[in-house]
Formats: sequence, C-alpha cells, structure tokens
Amino acid sequence: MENTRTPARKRQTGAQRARTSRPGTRKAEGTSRTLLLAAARREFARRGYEGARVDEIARRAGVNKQLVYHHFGNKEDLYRLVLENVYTEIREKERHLDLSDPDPEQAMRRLVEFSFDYLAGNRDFVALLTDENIHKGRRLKQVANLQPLHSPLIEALGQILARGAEAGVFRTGLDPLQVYISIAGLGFFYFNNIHTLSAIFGRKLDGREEIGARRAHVIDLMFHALRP
Amino acid sequence: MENTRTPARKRQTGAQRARTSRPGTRKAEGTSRTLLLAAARREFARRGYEGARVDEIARRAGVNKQLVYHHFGNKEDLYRLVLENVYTEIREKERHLDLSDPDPEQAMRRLVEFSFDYLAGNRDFVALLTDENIHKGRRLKQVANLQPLHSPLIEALGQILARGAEAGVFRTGLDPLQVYISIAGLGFFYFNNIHTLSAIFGRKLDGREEIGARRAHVIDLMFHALRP
Amino acid sequence: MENTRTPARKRQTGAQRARTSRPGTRKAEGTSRTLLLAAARREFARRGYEGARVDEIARRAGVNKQLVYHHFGNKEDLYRLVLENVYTEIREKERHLDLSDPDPEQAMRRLVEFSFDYLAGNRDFVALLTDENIHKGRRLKQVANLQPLHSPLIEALGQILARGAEAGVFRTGLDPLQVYISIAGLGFFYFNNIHTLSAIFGRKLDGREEIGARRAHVIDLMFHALRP
Amino acid sequence: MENTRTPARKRQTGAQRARTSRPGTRKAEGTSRTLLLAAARREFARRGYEGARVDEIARRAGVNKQLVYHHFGNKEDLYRLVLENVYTEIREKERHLDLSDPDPEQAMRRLVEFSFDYLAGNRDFVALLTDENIHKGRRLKQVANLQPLHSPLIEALGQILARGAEAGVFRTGLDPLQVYISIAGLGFFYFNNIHTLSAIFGRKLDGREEIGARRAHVIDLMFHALRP
DNA sequence: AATGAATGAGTTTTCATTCAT
DNA sequence: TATGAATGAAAACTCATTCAT
Repeated sequence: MENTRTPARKRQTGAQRARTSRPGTRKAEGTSRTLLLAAARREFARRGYEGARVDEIARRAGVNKQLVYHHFGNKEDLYRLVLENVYTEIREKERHLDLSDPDPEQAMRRLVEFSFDYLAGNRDFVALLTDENIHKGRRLKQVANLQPLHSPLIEALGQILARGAEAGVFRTGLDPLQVYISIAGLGFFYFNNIHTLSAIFGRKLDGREEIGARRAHVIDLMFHALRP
Repeated sequence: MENTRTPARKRQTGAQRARTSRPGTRKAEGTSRTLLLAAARREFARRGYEGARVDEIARRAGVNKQLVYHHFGNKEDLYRLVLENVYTEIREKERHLDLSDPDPEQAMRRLVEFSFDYLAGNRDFVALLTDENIHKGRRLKQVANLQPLHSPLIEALGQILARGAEAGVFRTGLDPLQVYISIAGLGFFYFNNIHTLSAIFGRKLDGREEIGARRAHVIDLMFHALRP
Repeated sequence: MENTRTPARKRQTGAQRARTSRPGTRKAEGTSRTLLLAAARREFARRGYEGARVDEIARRAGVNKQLVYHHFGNKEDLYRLVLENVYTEIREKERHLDLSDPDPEQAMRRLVEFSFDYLAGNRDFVALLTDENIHKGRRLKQVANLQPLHSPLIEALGQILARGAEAGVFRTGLDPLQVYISIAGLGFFYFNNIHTLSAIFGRKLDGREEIGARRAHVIDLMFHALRP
Repeated sequence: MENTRTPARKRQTGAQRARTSRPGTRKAEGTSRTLLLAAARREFARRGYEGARVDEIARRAGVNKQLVYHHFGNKEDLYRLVLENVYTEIREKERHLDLSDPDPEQAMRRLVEFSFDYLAGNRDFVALLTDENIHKGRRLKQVANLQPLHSPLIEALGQILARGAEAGVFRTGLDPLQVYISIAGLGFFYFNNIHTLSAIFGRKLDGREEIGARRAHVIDLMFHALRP
C-alpha cells in the first residue's frame, strides 16, 4: 500500500563544491549562500524542520529557490549545515568566555549569566535544538566534530567548582555535568516553553521585565544551591 | 505566501457529537476513537504536528483513515484534542497530589519528585509541549479551560513555601511561579534534550541509572537552593 | 501551468462503468487502475521512461494524477508493472500458439508469422523493449518470474527443427536459440528502426504494403535459410 | 545555431591561451569541443536523449557546462551533431568497404561481416539509433545530407546479388533493400536487446564467445538463405 | 574560449481531505 | 460506524539555459 520512496539519486552536489570558495574572485561570492543560510536558520527555528518551506527560505533570502539546491544539495543537508553552524557559533562564544577568574564565584556568575543571556538572545538556537530533539537527534549525530565540543566547558566548570569548594564558597560532591545541565535547563525551559507557560499561567513572560526577573531568579537559585 | 492551510476552527462537527455515545449500542463502542486518540498522541509526539501523518495515525490505530475525519474533523482538531487530553491528564494527576502535608519539606519533596517522575514517565507530554511551543502555543491557546489550570498548583506551592519559611526550613522572598518553573525546568530540559545532550557529551543519558542520578541531583539542588 | 482539467473530459466514468461494472462490488472497481496502466504503456512506449510524463499518463487515462501514486507508488514502479504486463501478455499469446502441428514446416511458418505479426501489431512492445535495453535491462531484471518465460518456446522450436530435420525439410546443426533470435530480429529491426530506415532510404516503410512485403521477405528468407 | 562539421576546425584561441598559463602552446586547441562531443555521444547512448544530462556531459568532458552552449547552442543541437557524426562515421567506413570483389560470395561475406562487426564494436551507434527511433526519427530528419547516404550501399548490394545470381551462387528475385535490412537486423537485434535477451533466457550473451557464435550463425544463415 | 552564479519552467511526489457507498 | 477510491493544493527537487565576468 505504501510507496517505497527511494531517494535514489540523492547527490550532494553544489554543497561540496561551494564550500571551497575562494574569496576575492567574485564580488557576489558567497553572498547568496550566506543569505540563504541565515534565512534557513530562521525558517527552521520558526517552523521546525518539517514545517519549514524551502520556498520560504529562498523568498526570505531574496534569491531563487533553486539556489538552495545548488548550494546545499537538499533540504536536509541545509538543515544539517544550519545545525552545525549554530553549534559552532555557541562553541566559539563559549571559547571566548573567560572562566579562569581567580574568584570562583565570579567565574560561576559569568557562566550562569552567559548561559542565560545566550539563550535569551538566540531563541533560534533554542528552537533548533528542540526540534532536533523531537527527531531524536538523528541529524545532529551526523554532524561531525561535535562530541568533543562541550567537554572543555564541563572541565572548566569542574575546576570552578573545585576551586570554590577549596575556598569554602561552594559545597562539594557536585557532578559538573549535572550542574551544567541545571544551569542550562533553568534558562532553556523558560525560553523554550515561554508560550505555553504564558498561556497556562495567564501571564505573558516574554517581556523585558519578566525575563529580567527570571534571570535574577536563576542566578540567585544557583548560588544558593551551591552554597556549602 | 503564508501556508495557513487549515482555516483554524474549521468545524468541530462529528467529533463532538461522537463523543456523547450511547452505551450498549455497539460492542466496539468508542474503540476506534480511543485507538485513534492514542495513536495520534504518539505520532504527534514522535514527529511533531507537521511531521505527523494522518495516514500513519490511522495505520497505527488499525482503522480506516477516513475515521479520523469522521471522529475528529481534521488533523488540527485532532491535535488540539490530544493536547487537551494531555493537559487534562496531568491536571488530574496534580489534583490527586497531596501537597497539604503539614511538613513543608515533605510536601516540597513530593512536588519535586512528582514533577520529575511525571516527565520521566510521559515523554509524549514533553514532546508535545515542545512542539506546541515551536508553534508559539497557538493551538494551546485555543484549548478551552486551560488558564485556571495550574493556578491552584502555584497557590499550593506558595503556601508550602510560606509554611516552610515560617518553620525556618525555607528561605523567604521566593516567587512561587519562578520556583515552579525551576522545578519543572530542571527535569524538562534533561528529557527534552536528552538526545542532543547525549550526542554532545558522548554519554547516553537515557539509561535507568543516569535518570536516577539526575533525579537525585534535582531534588538535592532544589533543597539546597531553598534553604534559608 | 498545470493540466487544468476541463470539466468536459473530467471523467467518462459513466461509459467505463457500464463496461466493467459488476453488481455487488464497487462500480469503478479497478477501472482507473486499468486505464492508467494502458495510458502508461502508451506513454512509456512513445517517449521512453525518461521522456514519459506522469502528468500525461494521468491525463490520457482521464484521471487525477495522484491516482498514479495511489495505485502504483511511483513512476518507476509503474514502469516496471507495465513491463511485466507486456511480457505476460506475449507469453500468454505464445502459450496459445499451437506449435505441435505434425508438419514441421507448418509449425515453423506459424511461429515466424506470429513473431512478425505480433511485433507489427504491438509497436508498444517493441518500443518498451528497446527503451529497457537502453537502460541495460536493469528494471526488467527486477521483474519476477521472467527467466523461465521463453524457455518453453525455445524447446518447442528445437523440436520443430528436429522434426523438420528428420523429415528432411530442414537442415541440421542449428541452435534453436540462434534461430529464435534471428526470427525475432528480422521483424524487430524493421519495426524498431522504421523511422530512421525510412529517413535514410527515403522510403516510408510504415505503409500496409511495405509491411506486407517485409513480412513475405522474412518468411521467405527463413525458409530458404532452413533448407537442408 | 549552426554547428561545424569539421572536427579539426580552428577557432579563436586567445582566451584559451591565456588560460593555459603557457602562451604559445596550442595543445588545448579545439580540445574542449572534441571532448564534449565524445562525452555527449557516450552520455546520449547510455541514457537516451531525455535521460542524458548536460551537466554530466560537461563533467565527463572535464569542462565547464557553459561550454556546451558556447560550442553547440543547446542540448538538441548537440544531439543532432552527435547523430550526424555517428552516421558520417559509418558512412566513411562503408565507403572504404571494398565490395567490388569479383567473387560475389566474397563480397557478400565482407558486407555481412562488416555489418555485424561494426555493430559489435559500436554499441553507441546501436543505442543512439534506437533512441532516435523512439522519437520517431524526428531529429535525424533534420540532419542534412542523409537521404542519399546509404543508397550507394544498396546499389552495391544489388550488384553483388545480380552477379551472384548470374554466377549461379545466389538465387534471384531478392530485393536488395530487404536483404540489407535482414543483414543489419540479424546483428542489430542481438546487440540492441542483449540485456533483455540475457535476462529472459538466463544466459549472458555479452561474452566474447557468445558474440562469436552469433556472428557465425548470422553469416551461415544469410548464405543459406541466399542459395539458389 | 572559458567560468561560476543564477534562474524559469517544469516534474515527481506528498499529504490532508472529500466522495460515494 | 466504517471503508476504498479519488482529488486539490502544495511540497521538494530537477534541469536546460542564461548572466556577468
């Protein structure tokens, strides 16, 4: 009854070729590609992978739809690339995050604030992450070089906790991974579920003030939770 | 070009009518409807609204596709009904949750554990909630009788916090809503993002043991955070 | 611009229904499927697999294009089915061909005439066969139950040759398979290449008279070739 | 867009020289054109006109796709040129075929062998011819100077038959055109349908030995058929 | 002569939904 | 209540061709 849909000649045209572009040769070099990537990110974040429309991505980028296929091969490859970029971006940000402050509380505050502020400012990231999880992370797994991505962060967090414990400002016996997930979760859930939470509690949570209140609460909560 | 393909509340024909079935008339009374509802819930949770297929829902329920339309009108109405059911379900559970324990710490523990365990045991709920948020909660808003749904819970939580503060076991000045969101978020993020977190940290978090560790951490974290 | 279906030829189901209606079952039972199959056969024969248009097949069948996918899954599966049918058809015809005439010359004449006349009357078969060969028979190989298809025919031909040799009317030492291929080839090439041959020799070969001349020549040639 | 029939025709080489970093070397002279023509022939033969891809032709020739349009105008013109070349080629070969041997049997043998061997060695020709026929020879008709192409051959064959009849080695009353078609058909069908025949009879016919057997059979058959 | 970027016009395929029984 | 057949609208994707350099 069902049709065996064979992609058959899938091909990964364009995408590969376009990646090795040399700047300077053409003035519009990479422009349409960049525009498309940005539009794709937005569309995928807004509607999810299935809900996103290639047509709409092209329209938003202001270019012809076929360029999507020319540059990225197909919808799924484009999605994967967006995912990869989004992760690379946050990784870069994290890398530039100075957690080596001699004061462990200061370092911790910086981490918690960064985590919250990044999510607040990059709702696309939240949405993409979430949609990817609905699909069981299938596509993310196909993105290379991700495993060692956050490990340094966890390590840094472990050192902060250790230094804090030594200094007597943090309690001991905490798993850095769990703490990291908690820090992330306290902000993530708020932004991810901001619409249903608003609906259920009859209180629009998306305002500047409300977000500020949440931010304060998260910082406060974490610090109290880490006290010895 | 907006793709609002389905004129929102097109009609709630048939569906509503069918709900009030008279018992005793047919042996399979309500069966196909129930089967469809369960199948729909699973399919929507697994693939999101856009990714879900009406065909697949019917197939999973083992009935003819047309019955979907017969019982529920259309895909969106079915989705809304699933959403409503899912919320009604957790509301029921919460209602039966006894938070009136004279010991505020006991009551709090009960709430935190319930929150975590419910999410752990109802991944469908997590997924549906998340997908609904991707769509900005549009559909949830159309579900009636939801606003006052969780207010009692927030109230109860407020009382627990108050009693705990009075008893000197919790600190004061905490916004019950923020606390509630934190409790939920600490578990929700873990389950919602379990696939990407597993991929990124190279550690499968979906095992019984790992979930247990997370549960302990969440309880521990909350209690430390609430200490005076 | 798609096939704006004019109400005029929207469907002539009335006539069709009257033709194949069986009381008790569904009126249009299998009708659209049959119509599509016939249209597909024609379209594939006329344009080759790649040149054929699903749109056109549906238009010719007088049904909605999506029925193609409903009934056959996709273009390639439909093609495969057409191929299978075409082979089944000739197999049936061959099966009913009585080659057991005690007179081996009579039997041989029957075979040669049948072979030529079948190709003359089923240009679709010629075209489909040829297109399939351009694609290296890839699809035909996927059609089940084809290997033992013509073996009986070769066997029968072998017996005719043997009986003829015994009776002194045919020479000996002939490989039945080669003879079969020759018989088929003498007609096939003519019909397959009728257009280019006409162009090259400036003589339209597609007329009734020309075909008759070719037929006579083939029979004559084969009989002379088989003489002792 | 007119095409040049002379393969070695010189064209402007300024830009070309600029590209090949060594001004003065004309090694690439006309190369891309020739490469494209060869690639096109192969691609058209392998996939048919509709199945052939301009992209693939350029890729196989190792040049930019736009050169196809630069040199040949468009896909169809390129196809026509390939067709023309292919015919010119066989015409050249036939022209060099010495059929004036005083011994008519010798001349006939030469013709039959040439016909078979040419098809055996130029499968591209077989495929192109066949595809062209699927399209009813439309394009071939547009190729100039083809009508009188084979007439000399038919004439020569007529003379061979006449001399043979006179010498008592061939029978009389044979139409040279029919004989020619038979000679061609006996080989053509074998090569054209080699894949489906192999599939149907479960015997791979593409081996050196099998082809040799077919060759012997064809010669044998023709000579027996021509006997008085 | 040569190229990479871009595009218009299809083409297959998908999918929610309705029809007729 | 239940079903198989059919369909409209749109989706992803393809491909020959042109543009600008």
